[in-house]
Amino acid sequence: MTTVDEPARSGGRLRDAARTRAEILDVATAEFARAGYAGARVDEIAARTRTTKRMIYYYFGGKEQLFTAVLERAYSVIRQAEQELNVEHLDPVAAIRRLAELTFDHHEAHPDFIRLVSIENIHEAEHIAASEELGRIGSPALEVIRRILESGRESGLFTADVDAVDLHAMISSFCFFRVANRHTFGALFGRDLIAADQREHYRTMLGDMVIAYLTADRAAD
Amino acid sequence: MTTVDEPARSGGRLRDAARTRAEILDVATAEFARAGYAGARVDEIAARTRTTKRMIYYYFGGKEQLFTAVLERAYSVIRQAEQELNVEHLDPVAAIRRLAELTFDHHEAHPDFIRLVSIENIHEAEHIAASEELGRIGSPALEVIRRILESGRESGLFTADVDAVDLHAMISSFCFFRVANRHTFGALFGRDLIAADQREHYRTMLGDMVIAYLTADRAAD
DNA sequence: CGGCTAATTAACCCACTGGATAGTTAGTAG
DNA sequence: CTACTAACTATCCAGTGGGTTAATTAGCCG
Repeated sequence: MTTVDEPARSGGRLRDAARTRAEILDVATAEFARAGYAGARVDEIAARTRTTKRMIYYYFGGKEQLFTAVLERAYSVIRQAEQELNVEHLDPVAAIRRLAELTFDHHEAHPDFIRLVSIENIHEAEHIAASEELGRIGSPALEVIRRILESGRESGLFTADVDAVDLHAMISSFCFFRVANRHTFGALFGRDLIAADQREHYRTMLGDMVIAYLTADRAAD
Repeated sequence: MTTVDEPARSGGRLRDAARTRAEILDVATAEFARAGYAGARVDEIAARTRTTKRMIYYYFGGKEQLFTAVLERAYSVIRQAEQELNVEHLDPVAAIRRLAELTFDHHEAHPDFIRLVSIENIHEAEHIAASEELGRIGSPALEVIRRILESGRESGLFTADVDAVDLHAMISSFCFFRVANRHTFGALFGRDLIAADQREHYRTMLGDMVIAYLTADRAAD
């Protein structure tokens, strides 16, 4: 994330387009994640920035495009993390576990991202659909999963012929739910899925689940 | 759901508090699910009703309380479905699968409910927290899961000592994600998780996953 | 059938909000 | 040093949206 954290206006240029843009994005990310698309206030975003509201329209055009830009940046972060994934040297079981844990960690570390995705789903992914950038990314993780599944199947470790996208969905569901629904789940079942002392428990549970699924012998499939 | 579907004003009373209330709730459910809390318009809800906006304030007090009422009713529906669950006669493996499928079916059949839960999580479950009704419900499914796990463990079918709430979270994640994130997932990975011809595939996948997890032999746990 | 109240309607209010207009200045190219 | 443009500020505005005030009527009870 190109988070802006320089001491305000000391040293750098006073008029720095890139920094102003980045600062708006930072604040907008937080504001949209906090209140949803309609609930977010452009005035509020401007107020929390060193700039004025006019600059938001100057750089992004409007609220809608600003949200799209926020989404684009948020997705680029996870793409980056996935690209740094290196599991080629591991055996398939360990590799899948590693990949699942990366997703687990990233989701936990970026609750704002999760909220943005939830919000975007409420709006039926219309901003993603409108963004060319987001349209053609896919996920680097998918290729990795595909390769691991391949080698796992060849070596006979993985019994089932599982699709990479499906497995990605399975892993994501667990990680996403834990972060996205922690509030209602906590309120209804009295359990904090994000509690620090439960972290390892759920991280292990995810890996166990995925590995069990991949290595189980299913009668008919 | 106490959905109002009588032909408008023919036959019944003109002034029917219960029906007016129910009608407002029906429309409000759709409107909140469509646009999120902040995005939903009280005027719009009123317009789609046979009543006026004033009635919403008359019966519910305000937008916030209306949303809470919508949530309360939505949750009561799933509670009901869970209560009708009868798996006592099945063996643990079949029973768990049955329960998972019930969750799967219910989530798929009630996308508006899923959206409301997503929305409520954006708002950190503040409405659930404020509602006494929702505070003390829990989930009938939990007791069922607890019993199945117990008997599965006793009979030696289930290897691991799995917690009921955790298992509920696992099942819910998959079902919830599939419905809630179908738009972003579809836009990014080009796969419609809700496509009718994939339904059985994912329903089976869920059961396989849960059973595999419960019956896998894990080295250390 | 008279009267009382719950249910309902119509019209209004004003703070807020996304967006626009117009004018100002820092930085830089020549 | 000048002039030009990108970056920026100050202020306003029209429509919206949650909420309200006040007047009206259906339906029931005695």
